[in-house]
Amino acid sequence: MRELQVTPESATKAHILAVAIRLFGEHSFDTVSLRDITVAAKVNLGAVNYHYGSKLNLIRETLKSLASPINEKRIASLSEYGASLGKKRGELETVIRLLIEPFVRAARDKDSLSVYYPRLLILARTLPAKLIGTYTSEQHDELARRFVGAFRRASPELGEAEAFWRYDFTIGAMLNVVSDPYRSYRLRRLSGGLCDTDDPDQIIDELVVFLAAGMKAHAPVARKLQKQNKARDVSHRAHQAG
Amino acid sequence: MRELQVTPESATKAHILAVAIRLFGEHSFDTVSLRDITVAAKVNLGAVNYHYGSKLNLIRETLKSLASPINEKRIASLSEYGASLGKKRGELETVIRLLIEPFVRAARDKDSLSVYYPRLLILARTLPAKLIGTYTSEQHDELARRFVGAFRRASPELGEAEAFWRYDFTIGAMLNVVSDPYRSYRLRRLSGGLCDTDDPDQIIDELVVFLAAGMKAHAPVARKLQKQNKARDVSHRAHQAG
DNA sequence: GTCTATAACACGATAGAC
DNA sequence: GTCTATCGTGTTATAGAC
Repeated sequence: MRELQVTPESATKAHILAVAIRLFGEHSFDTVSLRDITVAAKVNLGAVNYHYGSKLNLIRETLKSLASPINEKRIASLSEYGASLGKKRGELETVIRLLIEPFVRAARDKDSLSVYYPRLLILARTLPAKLIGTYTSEQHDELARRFVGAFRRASPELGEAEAFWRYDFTIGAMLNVVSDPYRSYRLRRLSGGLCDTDDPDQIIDELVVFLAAGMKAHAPVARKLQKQNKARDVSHRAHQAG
Repeated sequence: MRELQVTPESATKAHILAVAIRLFGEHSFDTVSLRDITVAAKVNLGAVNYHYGSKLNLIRETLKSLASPINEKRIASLSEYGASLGKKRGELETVIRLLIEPFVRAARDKDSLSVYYPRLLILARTLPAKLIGTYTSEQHDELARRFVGAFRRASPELGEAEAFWRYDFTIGAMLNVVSDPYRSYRLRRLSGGLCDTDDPDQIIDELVVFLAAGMKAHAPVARKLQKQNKARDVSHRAHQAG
């Protein structure tokens, strides 16, 4: 495994982080103790508190170190794409690809610790926000706003509410397909090998086609309007009958 | 809150299960101790081990009690729909609705403990399969096979691999939109209130339109074929050049 | 069936020698 | 910076009185 890029600091510090990512990713935050980490990393128990202060802070650092490069790439490539467009609308498929590609490739890069990111992200989202801090959610809010804007630019008939709903669906579909519990190969097993969930190209192609079609769908008839109409029909009929 | 339906057995046993679901759902399996549960349920500590044997078994029972009614409803309504069709293909939108509606309604029924199901399901999927048992995954495999079949019946141009991919995307989108960390209202906040994530009707309508469009999309050009063609083009050009 | 007491153990964090 | 020893707390599970 490639080690993470680190400032000079300490080799021990970086090593602890790498082992923590692996163990947290293979199990979960609560089931992995600092003892498990220090034993696996072959450092002493005190080191983790010396370098990271607390277990909670170590958890935060693992998330940050995995999320940042992916999200920075997404934002940078979207900015670049937006600037290159000039007055053109842009292509929906391209925008979707800029959102999902860095994530899916990171999740399937077997030589990198980033394979553990989807699982850790899901785990982190199950923890109370007060514990895990606001860093991740703030970064994702920013991401959502930018990409929702780009979706609507590429697809002007897309309403604002629809764009938000569908951004959420997009994240869910992407997260679900790459977050197979470690080596369970849920989808691959289920499909009799038809779906190769190890191949990022295949995942990305399947996602882009599916999501772009969903994004382009006509908005559902507003439910409130339906209810109002139904109510009016009823009172109308009642009025006629009376 | 409505209590769960239980066989005579014991009121204490059912009460423990209800409190366990609520606490596990609001926090997580690891952070909630048996003490927390027995204190909140106002029963003594021994009772939980007496009735459920172990914490792990209690966790399994919470999942079973939430998953079963939803999945049984899905299977029953799909069978019924299939039988009613005779030789007709069926409508894709209807099949999607039969899959997502029981889940989304359960997840948004504020008078029922089933509101905690999405969160518990996500938590359960992060646990090693050996721990949590095969019950949930077997039930979901069965569900997947049936609905993938129904998707393809309603949409004969849908390939088998595509149907499996898109079933997985469907589950992900559905799970993500209803699994807002407890009361964080991620999507609602982000959209400035445009998306009402409390309203099951709105969620279902948005999902059905999005997912049906995705399901109907043309399959992506097979990646392997692309690679082969690219390779052939290169060798072709090389041959011509040579 | 219910409750109390406790066994047996793991945890995070820290103090202090080196 | 590194390591060891240990403190204080919380855990599951169980044994046994009622």
